Amino acid sequence: MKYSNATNYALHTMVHIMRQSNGEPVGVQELAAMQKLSPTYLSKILTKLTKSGLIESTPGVKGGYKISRKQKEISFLDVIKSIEGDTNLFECSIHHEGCLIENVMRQAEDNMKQELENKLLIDIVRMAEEKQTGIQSQ
Amino acid sequence: MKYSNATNYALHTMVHIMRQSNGEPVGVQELAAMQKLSPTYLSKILTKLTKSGLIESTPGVKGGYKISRKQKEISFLDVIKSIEGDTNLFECSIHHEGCLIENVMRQAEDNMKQELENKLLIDIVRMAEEKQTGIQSQ
DNA sequence: TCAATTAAAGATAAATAGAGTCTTTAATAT
DNA sequence: ATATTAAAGACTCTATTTATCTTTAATTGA
Ligand code: SF4
Ligand code: SF4
Repeated sequence: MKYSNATNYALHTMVHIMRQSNGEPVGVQELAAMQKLSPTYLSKILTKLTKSGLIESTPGVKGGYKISRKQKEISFLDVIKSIEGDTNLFECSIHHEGCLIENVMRQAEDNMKQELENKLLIDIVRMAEEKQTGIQSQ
Repeated sequence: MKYSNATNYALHTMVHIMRQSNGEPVGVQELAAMQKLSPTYLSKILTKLTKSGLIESTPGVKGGYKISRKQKEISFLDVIKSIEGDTNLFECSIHHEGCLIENVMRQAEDNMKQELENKLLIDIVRMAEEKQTGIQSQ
């Protein structure tokens, strides 16, 4: 059981788009080159992010992707759900009345998800920028 | 990303062995029949649990599996690690200095694992037995 | 209008992991 | 010795993940 690579790519892509803070959209070529991925593959990931409303795409010349308006609220969980889907890690097909095992597994998973929901992309973008500024100012 | 079915089987198997509280070992046939699995398949799961020290096996006539001596300390996490392995859900091959993304993912995962470590199998076995007693006493 | 650019969608293929079976080997009790 | 039981290995089947290639649709700007 692992997060897919796509989730990793999606998180890095989101951060990169957010740091590209001049309103210009970023093209898939640039985003793919940065992560050494094929543009067509990353394109599928970007399409998922677009459908989830986390980024907005414009086709055509000067088109590309930019972060959605709700930029300041996007959490890690939002990105993960967009790529991995919104299902539970532990699913039992039976669902007995008052099941104790599933309860425990769900509670634990919720703890992880809550942390992922509380962590916003914008926070780590800011931290990364501060760090960079710190280095530059020396 | 999902827990494997094997993890579900392992949890149920552990609970069943623990409830079989007369010191007799339980055979794989019984455990497999209960969950409608093939004995050879469940056998692989049981071997993993044995290698992790959660249960003890004895071959031969009247052999089978019984819970390990540290019965009262076995957590959900112990069982899950035995089946899924002890790796992280999110792994980045690069490991940049002061990586922010991996930090967040790890912290969230640790929250899940902590909950799974705090929940002991013996607790839910007791709860299940209390519930059954309640029903029988009516 | 037309050509260049860019995202979206679909078909397909390769690689990996998960689920499961079958057969052989080793250990144990009677 | 023989029956019984776990362990191990080879193997198959299926689903998912990763990835590529091709076609279609939308947009800009000359
Ligand atoms: S007890 Fe819970 S997890 Fe187990 S089979 Fe019933 S519903 Fe599923
Ligand atoms: S920033 Fe962290 S997660 Fe991203 S590539 Fe570097 S080490 Fe990996």
